[in-house]
Amino acid sequence: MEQQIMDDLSIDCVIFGFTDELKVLLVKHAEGISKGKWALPGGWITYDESLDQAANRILHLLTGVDNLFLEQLKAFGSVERFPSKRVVTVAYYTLIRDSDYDVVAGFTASDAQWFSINEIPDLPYDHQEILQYAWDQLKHKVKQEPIGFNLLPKKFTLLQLQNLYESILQIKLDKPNFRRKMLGMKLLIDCDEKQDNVSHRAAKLYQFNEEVYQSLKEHKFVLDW
Amino acid sequence: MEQQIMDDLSIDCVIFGFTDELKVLLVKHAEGISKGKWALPGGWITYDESLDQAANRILHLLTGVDNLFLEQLKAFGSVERFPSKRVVTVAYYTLIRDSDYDVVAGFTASDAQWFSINEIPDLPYDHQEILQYAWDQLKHKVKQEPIGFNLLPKKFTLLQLQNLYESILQIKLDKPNFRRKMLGMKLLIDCDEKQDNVSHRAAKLYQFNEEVYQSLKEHKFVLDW
DNA sequence: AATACTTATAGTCTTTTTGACTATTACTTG
DNA sequence: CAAGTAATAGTCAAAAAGACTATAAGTATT
Repeated sequence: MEQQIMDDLSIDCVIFGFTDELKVLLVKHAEGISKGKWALPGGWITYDESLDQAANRILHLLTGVDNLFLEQLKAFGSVERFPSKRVVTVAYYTLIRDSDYDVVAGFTASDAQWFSINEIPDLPYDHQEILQYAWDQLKHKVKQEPIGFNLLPKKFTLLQLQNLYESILQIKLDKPNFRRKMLGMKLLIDCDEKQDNVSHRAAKLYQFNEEVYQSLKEHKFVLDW
Repeated sequence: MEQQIMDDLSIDCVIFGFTDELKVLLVKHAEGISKGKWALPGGWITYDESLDQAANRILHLLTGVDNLFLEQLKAFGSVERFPSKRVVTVAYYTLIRDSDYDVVAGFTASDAQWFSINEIPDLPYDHQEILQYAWDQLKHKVKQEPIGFNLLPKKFTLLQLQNLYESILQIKLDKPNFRRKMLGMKLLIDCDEKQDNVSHRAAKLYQFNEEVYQSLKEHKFVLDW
């Protein structure tokens, strides 16, 4: 049972992953004009689904990754962005803890893999532009609201959190100042536990204060790095 | 000579205007399902134009307002947003000095008018949602980069600039603190002139330092109101 | 001409927030 | 037990924010 597609409107997804470094999820096309090339997971919208639904469905079909909160990035619609015909694409993006997901290529993808943000292959169409736009957006977003809830283990150290910021923003932060700032906004709860199995002084473990986290998402949270 | 349209993809424009208060430009539909209703200026994209071009063309046809820098807002694509068939719309927005433009209804619009942001009539489809989203976006943007260049007279007073912010953000600001902040970032050049024809102490006139203005657009500019 | 209004502009004071550091502490491993 | 590594505490000065008060410079009114 195939749904009817809007054949001039597509979806592309920029899925950022983080564990130790920032990555992007790409799929290898099994068919079509760009067969054999790595590209952003994308596909056609059907008439009976919203854009948000389409993004999730397509991502799931191609990569096995499901149930994400995908945020709309932008519609890309220059006339020549797609070679064979006029196609406008609506791009989505999100950031997840990649180790939480099993990636399984499917549908029109012969493979699906995470790529380090610094080792992205040549991408077809305007996917390079979309990716860059998404990364800029991610950087911006990260300064406007707290992140980390679904990106770090339940209990984590301040350095892990700092590494997260440093990976995304690609900057170096001062450790004492970072901890002062983070602790200052009451976002973290001291777990009264320490790291285990580390070959140096064990750091305290913290977890997010979910209430503060949510309220900071809506109210003031500004990092001016 | 009519171009072929993508009949499932439309554009809608949220044009904010400011002189003494914040306004929105609406058009009255002369035909179609929503005939006689006020709505956001919008229309269909043709196959030979980019989204950005389409937005400007449509706005010009309907309202006579031309040559704006329209910023893409978001694609709205829920299945039932448009009654008769599936239509995804890409919304654009901008903020202009409304007194600089002549509004002339045309094309499928029988009328075009500015409406105070606080006196918006009932809008069809999801236009109310789009407008609200655009206003939220505008508020956000205004805190991230300087505004006023094309919104105020060449020479203006600090109170005029403050009123601009207060109108958009719908908040009240402290006068001395506002002037300290603004003067502190070297954004304004003292014109060594005063207001004329006012029935109270005349305020100094300032103009923007174009270089600083541009550099603040790209670098740090944070208002935490 | 004196006074009452307005609005502009200058300045004060206290509290927070940065940024750039230094110092010390705790733990692991050779 | 010393060396290495990272965690954590703390200092200090500069900058910024917030909440005000005070004064100045005009107009409009009595």
